[in-house]
Amino acid sequence: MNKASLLLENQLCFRLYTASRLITQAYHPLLSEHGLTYPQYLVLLVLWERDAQPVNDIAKRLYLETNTVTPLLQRMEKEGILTRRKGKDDARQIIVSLTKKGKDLQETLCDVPSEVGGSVICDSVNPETIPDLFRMLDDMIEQLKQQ
Amino acid sequence: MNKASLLLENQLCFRLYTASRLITQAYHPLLSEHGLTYPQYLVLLVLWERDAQPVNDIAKRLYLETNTVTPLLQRMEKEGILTRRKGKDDARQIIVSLTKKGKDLQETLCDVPSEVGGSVICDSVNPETIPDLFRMLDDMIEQLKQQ
DNA sequence: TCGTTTTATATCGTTCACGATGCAAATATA
DNA sequence: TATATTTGCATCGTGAACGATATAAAACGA
Repeated sequence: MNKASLLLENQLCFRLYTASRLITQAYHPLLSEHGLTYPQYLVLLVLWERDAQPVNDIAKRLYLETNTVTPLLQRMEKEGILTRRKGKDDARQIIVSLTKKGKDLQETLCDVPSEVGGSVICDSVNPETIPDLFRMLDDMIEQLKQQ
Repeated sequence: MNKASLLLENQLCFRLYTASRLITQAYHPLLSEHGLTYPQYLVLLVLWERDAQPVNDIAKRLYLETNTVTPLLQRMEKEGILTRRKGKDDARQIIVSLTKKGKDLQETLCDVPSEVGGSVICDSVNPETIPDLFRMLDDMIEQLKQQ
């Protein structure tokens, strides 16, 4: 039996899982101040780039299922950040649009990425190496998506 | 306002979050076959390395809080994978130990890492570059842990 | 056109994550 | 030694994730 492969130290997935959770925690104080969670912030990023999208487009963009996104959007609607209304051409779709409050949050949160970004800069992760890190993560995501 | 920083494409955290979820999904069929979830598998990795640890040591090793780990361990106890008994020298501690079933799972699951590992190998992520990726993630985790 | 299949979204149940809080045992301090 | 503080674990509430399933609208095929 190959026990070395079963060491926590040798697990890529555990590193990604931990890094993801710890960065999300770094976002937490900056977002909760405005009543937002990290996945809700991701939805805002998507809608700031293009407003009025069907649920499915948002879900695909975030690599999530609609059964994750739907309740998330329902909570955001209750907070008055966005609206959900039936599509005109396709009555199955729900078109998600930002309210004024949702649009205004872009201005409010525009410094969040740089604030959090600064906290991950270290010896091996810096402006010079981040493109490599991005490429590796993008390639992995692309690879895993196709399975 | 710096809108570029608010593009999904520029977010390191989103990449980590997505990569983490997609790899975890790659583990899913291999683990659920044996009634395990990914976090439960992580607990097993920790206990296979050293059996009979207090809840706190397991939590620290996984960078999780005890309020996440406790229910997880309770579920695993109900499945007969481990036992939880009070510590002798310190009655506050709960010592977690593997049952035979828990120990036997090591043999059963020893090929899981290589099976999943193969599915992330791609152009930019390969045996040559993985040490760099590990170093970057480890540095980030170390950095974020201290905040 | 009518029945079948596909698509878009929602609902439900289970398992994390995690902040907040509670409680008992151990430790520190007066 | 009596009291205060810290430590280790548990409970509770909320919000994701996600598999399984449901439902209605659209598209397709006979």
